[in-house]
Amino acid sequence: MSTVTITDVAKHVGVSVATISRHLSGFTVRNEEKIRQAIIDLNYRPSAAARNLKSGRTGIIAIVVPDITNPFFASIVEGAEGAVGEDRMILLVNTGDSRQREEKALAQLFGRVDGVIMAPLTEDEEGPSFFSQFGLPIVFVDRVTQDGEKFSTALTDNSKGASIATDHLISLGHRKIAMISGPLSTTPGKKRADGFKASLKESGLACEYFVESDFSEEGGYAAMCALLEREDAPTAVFTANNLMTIGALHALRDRGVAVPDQISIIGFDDLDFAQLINPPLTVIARDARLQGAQAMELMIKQLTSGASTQPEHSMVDVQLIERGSCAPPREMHTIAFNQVDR
Amino acid sequence: MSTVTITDVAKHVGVSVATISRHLSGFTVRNEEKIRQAIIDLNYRPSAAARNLKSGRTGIIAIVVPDITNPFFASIVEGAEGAVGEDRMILLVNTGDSRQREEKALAQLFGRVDGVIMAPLTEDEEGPSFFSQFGLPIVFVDRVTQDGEKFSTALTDNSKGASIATDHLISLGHRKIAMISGPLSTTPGKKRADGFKASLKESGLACEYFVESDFSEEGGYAAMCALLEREDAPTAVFTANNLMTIGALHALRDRGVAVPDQISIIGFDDLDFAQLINPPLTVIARDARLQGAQAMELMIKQLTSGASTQPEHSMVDVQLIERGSCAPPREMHTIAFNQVDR
DNA sequence: AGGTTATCTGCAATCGTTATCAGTAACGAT
DNA sequence: ATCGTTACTGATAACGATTGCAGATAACCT
Repeated sequence: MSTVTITDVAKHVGVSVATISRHLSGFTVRNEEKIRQAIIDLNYRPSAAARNLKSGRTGIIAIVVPDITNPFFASIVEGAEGAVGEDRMILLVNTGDSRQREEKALAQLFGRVDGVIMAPLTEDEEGPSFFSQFGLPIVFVDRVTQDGEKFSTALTDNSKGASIATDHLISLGHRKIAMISGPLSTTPGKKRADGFKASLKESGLACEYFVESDFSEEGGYAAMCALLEREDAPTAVFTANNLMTIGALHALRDRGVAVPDQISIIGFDDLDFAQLINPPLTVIARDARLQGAQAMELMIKQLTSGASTQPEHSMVDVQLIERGSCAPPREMHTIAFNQVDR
Repeated sequence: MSTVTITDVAKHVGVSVATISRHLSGFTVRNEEKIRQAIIDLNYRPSAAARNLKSGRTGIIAIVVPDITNPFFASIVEGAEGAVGEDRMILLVNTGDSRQREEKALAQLFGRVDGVIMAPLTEDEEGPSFFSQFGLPIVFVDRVTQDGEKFSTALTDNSKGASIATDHLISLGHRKIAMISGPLSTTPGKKRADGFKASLKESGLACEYFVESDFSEEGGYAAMCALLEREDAPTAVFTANNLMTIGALHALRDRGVAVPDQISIIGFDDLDFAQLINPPLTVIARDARLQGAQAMELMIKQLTSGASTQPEHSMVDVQLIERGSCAPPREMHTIAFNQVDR
């Protein structure tokens, strides 16, 4: 059967369990070869549970994300997975955008894992003290909570990305620029909105087309519809994440609005198929895989160097990728021409 | 600190550890309220490791997939996650298409999890006995191994899906039909190729444009390029999974080949953005989330009803979704017309 | 009050492994 | 022969929780 313990191996070889244990931990012992053979013959596997109990560590790092089907989070997980190393594994928790599941998961995680890499649902989690007294090393990835400063973080330069996107639209001549924003209760939602607003302000434009949505495809669709229904519709839109970009594109397609002729669109986060759609999509891109890897590195650093170390912060850069979904606004063509001509 | 044990709680209340343990397990005990309070005051969390050791179960189910960034596997994981229930969690292992990592992961999993839901890399794993003597309940999802019959499986009707796709192209009048296939060493690779070939044969067509690729975007790209370079190029192509479809589309776009005017394309597995590309993509779709959920249900059934039960098999259905990427072949228009007219 | 259940309690063994500690054997040096 | 050193070994006590057992307490009846 499958319940062969270290004692069985010891008996089989004729030594004490201590010797087997030492062999397993890499010490040199007398009957090396016999032991090796017995382990194979009996098909012995050390009990992870017993080891955990003795050592207090599990060799497992949890990674908690709101939605694994979001390609961005999938890449984060992949990056973290790649950086986890030989002797550790990843426990994935998909909270499905549910606060309840997030809480429950966190409670269950305790004792099962050595640390938690986490993209919290919102910034206002359970009072500021919750994570501080959680008792497990935490690294925040992509998003932080209120008291996020006290923990290591692996973030993106969100406001910079949003500014680049907005400035790009402005430089094309757009004045009526919309943003389909994520929830302002989340880090990327807030920071990207900040960047957008800052860029508008710097160019002396008012923020008149700002819609707060929810980072989902449906939300992006609804927000885009709302924008199109306004009398004085915007000539350009910046969508704050990949899913909402997809939703917005669906809305534009359903309404028969031509991109970029009637409206320009730029999204935050690149899409695998951005070049396949018509026109190819202009985006703000970042290396999500790298970001996931950085989160894992921060976690491992924390685990290996004791809990006493200072929190560290990493930041992946953003980049404008121009494709074809942004163009000067229609009624601006002459103006734009004049400007160039001047 | 965070190392408060059941003993501490017992001392604090003034009862024995047994009483605390019983309270935790739901028995009625005398000092119910005091205990509850002490647990909160001391911030006591039962040690999962100790429980595992005693009970022999961990409450964790592993799910092993080749590539979590593949939206299909992400959906599988999401579906499984949704069906896992209150008292269990998911441990994700991303093998990154590496056999080595797969083996190592499997070895490490032992003792850490109660069961493994697995999409193996290929069908010829480590000799037929490996999984049989693995000692942990296994459910195969999407793919099986040689001795897969002995285990529960949650699969798709791959050959049927491939047949539907092929028949669709044939019924449109195509005669020079290509398939960009997945590795024949994998279950879906083989079954989809079988379905394709069977349909061709049934219609009296020879299988002349068959390319075995690797289920990756790059592979799909290369395969499509190879097909286009042939003197007598096909008029239609069936791509055997989502990633290769994307790759093939990229190739067609780069070469300036018009879809569906110059070539028709149909893919296996729907894509989130299938309607956004031009023309919208015709696909064979299935409910991957359901498939993941079914895998989890089979696993839970196996765990709750003892290992003695017979393996069960579930199968999710496939469905043709016609959009716009398939049309009659150019040189076939008249022939097709004649056929209809006859 | 006494007797009989019905509940609840504490003691101690147990899960499989590792760490500690006190030993034993081998060997060369004295 | 004795000693010191090195290199290994076995018995045993943890780690933190659960559970069978026997004893204690309470509850209930006559």
